[in-house]
Amino acid sequence: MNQLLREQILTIVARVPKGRVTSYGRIAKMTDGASARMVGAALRSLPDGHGLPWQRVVDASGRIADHPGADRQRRLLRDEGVLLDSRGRVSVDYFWP
DNA sequence: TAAGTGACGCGTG
DNA sequence: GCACGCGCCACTT
Repeated sequence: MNQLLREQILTIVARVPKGRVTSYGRIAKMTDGASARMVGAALRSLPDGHGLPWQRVVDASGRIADHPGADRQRRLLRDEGVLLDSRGRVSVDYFWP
């Protein structure tokens, strides 16, 4: 993984306000050439205790991406006030920016 | 070296 | 809304 892009990705994730979410694709567009998949790859490789609000990253339609930590992600979002609908989706109103 | 594999996005039907 | 195909690109086999 390109080190510069990885740094940009993590920096952007760190800026997402509590109680808001953003998407892989939006983060990718804010970087200098990363793709949505690369954003996912960067988050996947994060070690435990990194402190980044990785749970605030969802897919373009507000769904929690299918990954090993999805359950934990849903709980963390709920705990910080992000409500999920009956189908486990975040309303577009929560999207940041 | 080639082929498979994703924490995705988007256009089509 | 759902299923498919394709682009994306670093990493693994």
